[in-house]
Amino acid sequence: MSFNEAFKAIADPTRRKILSLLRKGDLTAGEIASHFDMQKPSVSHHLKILKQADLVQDRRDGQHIYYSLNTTVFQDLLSWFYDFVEKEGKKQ
Amino acid sequence: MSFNEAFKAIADPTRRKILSLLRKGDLTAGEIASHFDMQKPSVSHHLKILKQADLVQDRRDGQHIYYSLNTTVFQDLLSWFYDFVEKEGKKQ
DNA sequence: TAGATATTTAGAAAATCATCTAAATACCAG
DNA sequence: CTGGTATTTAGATGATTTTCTAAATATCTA
Repeated sequence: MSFNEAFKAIADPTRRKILSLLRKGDLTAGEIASHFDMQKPSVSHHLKILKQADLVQDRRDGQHIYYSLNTTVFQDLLSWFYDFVEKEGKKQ
Repeated sequence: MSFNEAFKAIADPTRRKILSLLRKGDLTAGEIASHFDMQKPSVSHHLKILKQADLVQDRRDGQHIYYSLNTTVFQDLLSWFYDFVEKEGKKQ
């Protein structure tokens, strides 16, 4: 069900940058927001979309909310692309 | 430059279905349109977006215009996803 | 409990996108 | 050249998306 949601989530450059940031380690919402020229509520909105697409997970630690990558959906998306590249010419 | 364009192109389910259809072989614009509950100009619009993203190529053959996959951009997209799955835990 | 910090939710405005109909372009056959 | 088929372009409309500000919620510390 979240296959389409994931593709839509990844279509936005801000969200792709968030995912790239999280590749180096978990970050709080505030730390993520500090990388963008954008108000915090806007970044929060992007995080919500990534979460709904199951591309990230969040956990609260006191006042902070930490975000981390969830790579299981990436596996599915990777497979989708792999089929185009791999099965080239095989017509099946 | 067309990296972002490609992600946006792929975000739409109609366009992903077009790409899947083309995996089995080249098709004319009309053949592609026949798979959708949508007017031909709408499908033509989707084809234009896929073409601008370099995900498909077109060639005219008489009255028909044939569309075919261009897998080189898929390679780039595949790599992007691969980095998330592969380098998991390596933090670099 | 009161004040400070971190984050999200709500609601509005502007931009972008998907779709439609009507018209234009390109090519073929007679 | 004329009529027919294939496809795209133009322009409009409604839906979705991104961003903003203001307000709400959650947690910490004194």
